[in-house]
Amino acid sequence: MRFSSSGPPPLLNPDCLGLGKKLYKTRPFPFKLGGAWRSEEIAGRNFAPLSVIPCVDSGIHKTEWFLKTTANKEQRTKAMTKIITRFAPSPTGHLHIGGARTAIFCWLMARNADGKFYLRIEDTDRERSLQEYTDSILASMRWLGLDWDGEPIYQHTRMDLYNSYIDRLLASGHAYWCDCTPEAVEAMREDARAKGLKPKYNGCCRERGLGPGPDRVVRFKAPLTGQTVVDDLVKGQVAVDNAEMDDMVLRRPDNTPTYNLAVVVDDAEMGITHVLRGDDHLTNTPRQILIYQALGLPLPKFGHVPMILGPDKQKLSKRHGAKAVIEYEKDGLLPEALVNYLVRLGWSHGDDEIFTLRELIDKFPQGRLSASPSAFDPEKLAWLNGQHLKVAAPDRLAELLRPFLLELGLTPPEGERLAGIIELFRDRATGLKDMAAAMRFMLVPAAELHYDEMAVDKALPEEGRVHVAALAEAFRELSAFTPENIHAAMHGYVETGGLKMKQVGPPLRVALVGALAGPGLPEIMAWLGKDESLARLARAASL
RNA sequence: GUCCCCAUCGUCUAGUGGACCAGGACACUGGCCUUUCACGCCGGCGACAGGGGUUCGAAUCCCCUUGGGGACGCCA
Repeated sequence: MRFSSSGPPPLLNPDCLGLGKKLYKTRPFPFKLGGAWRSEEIAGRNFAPLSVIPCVDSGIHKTEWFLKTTANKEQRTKAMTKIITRFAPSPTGHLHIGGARTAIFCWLMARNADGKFYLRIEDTDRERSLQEYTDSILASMRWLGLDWDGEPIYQHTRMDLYNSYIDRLLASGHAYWCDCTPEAVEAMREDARAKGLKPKYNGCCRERGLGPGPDRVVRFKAPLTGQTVVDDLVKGQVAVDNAEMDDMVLRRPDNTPTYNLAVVVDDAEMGITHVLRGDDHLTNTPRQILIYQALGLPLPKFGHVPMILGPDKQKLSKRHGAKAVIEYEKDGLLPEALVNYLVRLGWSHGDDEIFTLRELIDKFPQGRLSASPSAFDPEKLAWLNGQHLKVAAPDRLAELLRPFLLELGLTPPEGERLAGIIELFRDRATGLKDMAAAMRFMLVPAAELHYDEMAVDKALPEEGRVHVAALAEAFRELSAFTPENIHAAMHGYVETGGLKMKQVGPPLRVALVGALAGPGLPEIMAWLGKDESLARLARAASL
């Protein structure tokens, strides 16, 4: 690098360089010259300071993953430590889309790196944990295609493990017994709140040297001074004063551990390398780090992804059209569409919108995770589902559609017939449920076809009936009832009669469909077959 | 109240100090295609929250303000 001949360039103010956020890279400057500066001087001003600034990076996609995408396969495998992630739901409800998204992120991360993805059921609260919810969550995971390694781990089976760690903390002086009643602690919080301070336990039992006893809890002896820093993969460095944290309860009087303790023990025992979770856990993380340190355990990497908000930017709830995963399944969404949508909420790969599962696995590390919360948009989800519907394998689509037809009391056609009707409807549907509903008129016999009154009034006047009757004769003559022949017959009728298709099409459509919308007429008729088509035309004539 | 996080079209986002009077997608909207509804294609509308600073140059780096979200449990 060359510097200005009139002296060293003025250094940029390091405060302006934002070390926590961006990876600076030096590159040739396509600069424009202004004033008296020459290119070298300008380049010098920019290159020199930047090149001595350490490249600090917060992005999940930039540090080790950057290495991964640039190194060749062999280097990659060597350079990479095995990635082990987990999803740890609490079985107090069905799997919702927020949880599903963090699960997907964890899964993608592990599958991309050929690592492990574990499932842990956080059911230390036996009162609120229900087996049916565990079953439901696992079912939703399977439906989404998120396979996990090994058997799910249930926290309620590991009480002895947690207690052994708590005993270690007690023995090393990092924890102590406390006999304050919940009411007394609540009073302390009220007191602090009244003084404008952070509500917390006041630590009155810290130095009392109490031993075990009924109704006593074990508390963590948190440092009173200093800071704890979370080096977050998504948020960058987040520092919290230790004075902000209070002496959390680790063990309840009934000998069960609390959340923060159990999480640390399990993540350490399971060898988790990357903890990705919702950013509502961000303030829990410094507490957990303190426990890791007290226990002398190595820290995993943390990444806190922003929560999903409703379209009004308020907390997501049912009223926003956000439902449990299981409900989307019932609505006829394709799992790959839900996954695609959820991943794109907070993650991007350039301008790409549509991804297969395979593409997501391959591209996930090359994309970017957003640090800001995003709003849930049911309309875009519907669009995306339509896109995936267009490219889904026909056999699979047939399998998926069948139950939706049965639910509507319709008899699903078999084999080629089913494949044929799906071809007619897949491009115009946004979901399996509405696709099945749209097919109804195709699947009922002429006698049971429902004619929409408004459509009949509008498109089947006397003149229209004449056309329908004439066309019926023309169709009867056809030997091969193919879309091409039917199409030709229609056009032949229009041309010889000196008519417009607008005069003929709508009456014919109402006669065949009972309504004014739907797939192409020749295709509908060919699928229906000559007999059924003519039966419908005959019935329409008698309306 | 205290602490933490976040901030580009209505929404999801691209954007790594010069290629940006800001690109793509959903939605909305005009047109084409078509018997119809969709699909598809072509076009339009539409944003860097505000104010300071750093810099020759800021959507981008720093600070403040404002706004939004989260956490503060013997829930997870």
